[in-house]
Order: sequence, then structure tokens, then C-alpha cells
Amino acid sequence: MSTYANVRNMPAHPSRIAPSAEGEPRTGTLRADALHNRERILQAAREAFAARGLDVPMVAIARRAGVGVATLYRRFPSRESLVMEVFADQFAACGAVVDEALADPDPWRAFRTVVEKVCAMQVADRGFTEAFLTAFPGAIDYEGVRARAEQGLAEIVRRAKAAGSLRADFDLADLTLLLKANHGVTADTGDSAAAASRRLVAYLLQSFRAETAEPLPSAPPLGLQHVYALPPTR
Amino acid sequence: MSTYANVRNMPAHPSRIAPSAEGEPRTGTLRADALHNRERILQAAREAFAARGLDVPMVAIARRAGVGVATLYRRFPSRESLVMEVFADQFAACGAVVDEALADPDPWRAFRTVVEKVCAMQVADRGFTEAFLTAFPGAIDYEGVRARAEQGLAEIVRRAKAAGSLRADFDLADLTLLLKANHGVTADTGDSAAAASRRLVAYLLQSFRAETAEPLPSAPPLGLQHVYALPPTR
DNA sequence: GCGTAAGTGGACATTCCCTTCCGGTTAGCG
DNA sequence: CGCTAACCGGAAGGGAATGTCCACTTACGC
Repeated sequence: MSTYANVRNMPAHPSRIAPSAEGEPRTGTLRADALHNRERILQAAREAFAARGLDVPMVAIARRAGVGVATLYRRFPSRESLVMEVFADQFAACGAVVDEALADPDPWRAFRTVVEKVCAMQVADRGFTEAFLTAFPGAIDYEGVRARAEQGLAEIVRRAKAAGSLRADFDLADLTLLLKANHGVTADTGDSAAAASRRLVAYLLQSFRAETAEPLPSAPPLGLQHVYALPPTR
Repeated sequence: MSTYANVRNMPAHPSRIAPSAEGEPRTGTLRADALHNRERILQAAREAFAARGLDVPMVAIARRAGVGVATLYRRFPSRESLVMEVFADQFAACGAVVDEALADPDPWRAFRTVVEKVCAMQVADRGFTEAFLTAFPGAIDYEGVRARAEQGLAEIVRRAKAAGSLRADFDLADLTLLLKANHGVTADTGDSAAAASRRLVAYLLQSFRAETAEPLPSAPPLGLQHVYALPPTR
């Protein structure tokens, strides 16, 4: 991943990202062909991100979508806006996974399921991994989503600890740890990524059980927002 | 990390890499100032790799060393040759760690020590991580070193299993898994990298103990040579 | 000393990517 | 049907990194 220094905040352009304006946002104001192209771009971006990560050249996405570069930039002024739009669904899916787990009466199963599912999502879509990990600072709603997810996860962890199935010295930062580890295991691993991830997750879940609670070195100061971004100092 | 497609095999240039030629290799044929600059370049490269990974621009290294780009390229025709030279020591240290562990009469302690030390090395030097992980295909002696290390590790694993302290279904590929996970936890984690790595390693070592042997999903087909390079197909 | 081969550094050509601009095209309202 | 604002794609400007070339400088053997 590179720099992304240029987060010039574009003034509300016509997309679903625009915060709640009047009723149906002005998506409808797009001409039919433009709307069509917009969908093609999103589809192409989804595929490109999944296959090659977030770093694919914009031209590659445009070519794949069968449109000119200008069209791409007109619709999504920054790479960030494109990423956000592409992964909005998957971010939502993440939230759904957490919510679903919150509804599970079995605390450990809830915990295990969340971990397994999110890691599986990381594997399924390489671009999503990075999108998930990269805390775009300017992203409008992203922080809110993350915060809610973190809150839900904290609750799941709390319950699992209370039930005595999750070790007491488990730290929320350990989830970040797990995501980063899973990312490392997944990145540049091609076909074996799924198997590798499954095995890593299985290993770690065993360590997270309360029974095997040998003392641990202290947890690093990492929040979910640090999964990819840089931590405290430096 | 990028491509490194250009592995034009340079004809033995005057450096320690040159295979055993006559007695003292022709390092001595370098003029005094050239030798001096060579050292400065290596030092600068060491620092740059450690701080920013293997991707630092060659010009940055040259500037840091206070020499021109041409000098850098003259001394090290490819980025690979520079990397190999810079990390030759650390590769050797890795081998030493394995050998040392092989001498340890306590099989589990040997296993644990190897894991902990190598992971600590990964943390200490970010460039080394990548260097270690990136299997430069053309590297002269690297394959030999790796093969020997892998052999030593296999022996350590065998002993630990025989002693009943390492779980029977542990696979050599799990070491690769661990290194990749450690890399993921370490990358872009700045100051907390050490703490994060320690904690991850502690977690995984617990899972590796024989006592906690719940069944695992099958091991991915990863050898040490795949830690960073791509696996079987694709 | 001094001549020369070895060594040096910066400018340069090349490649790749991002982003903007502009002349031509088209959807869709009246 | 016809006009116009919205839309389109490619060309072109700008920046960063790689690796090469060449005119100048310097170590060091004699």
C-alpha cells in the first residue's frame, strides 16, 4: 500500500455516499447512460480490488469497466471515494456479522463465529482486507461503523469472558492482532490463503479458550483503528 | 513489495558474494575510497531497509550514504545483490539460532527459543523481515542456507514431538504460517510491533503445546520458501 | 611529483501512474 | 424532431522511481 496523501475533500458529489440530503439523494439526476457506467465501474473496481488489492492503477479499473479514465474520475473524484462505495456493502456485512453474533445465546460460539467469519471475509476478498484495515481518515461514515463494531465486539468479548469460556486476560487489542496476523498469512499466499487462514484461526481460537490460560506478555496498545494504520507514537 | 523482474546475473563483481575464488577474494582490488564508500552504502542501506522496508528508492539510499546513484549501481548492480550483502550477516545469525537450538537438550525449549528469537529478529529489523521472507530466486547461496535451516528446524520439530511436548499434528508449514502472521502483526505497527509480536508468539506457542490438541483444519502447502513468495499454483 | 586507470556524481532517458482538460457525442425534454 | 446540458474517451501535463551515460576528479604505483 502506498501513501494516499491527497485527500482533497470533494464537495458533495452525486453518490450514495453523500450524507442524508433531501429524501432520495440526487442519484436520480444521473443520466441513464452515466448511471449504467457507474455500475460498470463499481463492478470492475470490485473485481480489480479483490484480485490485486487496493493498489491497482485507476486506468486498469477504467479499462476493465470499458470506460475512459475521465469518466472514472468524474464519478469518483478520489480513490478513497471509490473504495468506500465499493466496500460499503461489505462493511455493512461486517456489522451484520457482529449483530448476528450478539443475538447468539452461546457466548463462546458467538465469539468464535465472529472471528471465523471476519477472517473468512478477509480471505475471500483481498481488496476488502485492505479496505477494512486501512482507516481512511477522511471517510465520512466509516468511523461510526467502526466504533459500533468495536462496541459490539467488546460486548461479545465481555460475555464470553463472563461465561468463563474466554480467557480473562484476553484483550480487545488481541482482535486487532488476529486481524493483522490473518492479513499477513493471507497476503501473497494465493490459493493456499484459505487453508492458511483457517489453520491460523483454529490455533489462535484454542489459545483464546480459558482453559489454556498461561500468563501472557502484556497486550499492545492497538485499537481496531490501528489494524492497518500506524499505532500511537512514531 | 514490488516485482523484481530484472535478475540479470551480473558476472562476478568484486564483493564478498563472489563464490570462493582464489584465497582472499578480490575485495582488495577495490581502491581505498571505493571500499570506504562501499561500507557507507551498506550502512545506509541497512538503516534504510530497517526503517522503511526493502522498497526504499535507490536514490534515498545513495543520498543517505552521501554518494551518487551511479556509485551505488556500480557497486551493487541489482537491488537484490545489495539486499543479499546487507543481510548476509543476519541470515547467518538465523542459521546460528537454529544450530544453537539443536544443541539444546530440552526439545521444547529448543523449539520455543527458535520461534521466539527468529520472530524477535523480524521485529528488530523490518527490512530483514522482508529479506528473510522474499525468496530471491537468483540468490547464490540463499537456497542453501534456507534448505539447511529448514532441515534443522525439521529436526527440532521432530524432537519436540518425540518428547511429547509439541502436538503431533504440528506441521512444518505452521512455522511458515507463524512467520507470515508475525510479519503481518509487525508491519506498519511502529512502536508496538515488539509487544504485538511477543503476544502473538506467546499465544501461538500455547496452541502448539501437545496438551491443547484439539483437531485442526489441514495444513496449507507452504514451505519456508513460501513465507513471502507465492505458493504452489497461480 | 605525475600519469592513468579507477572512481565519482549528477543529468538524462524511460517507464509507470495519477489527474485534468478538451473536442466530440448523446440522452431525453419540450 | 431538434436542441442543449450532461456525458464521454483519449490526449496530455505532472511527479516519482529506475537504471545508464559521460565529463570530471582522485588514489596510488612508479
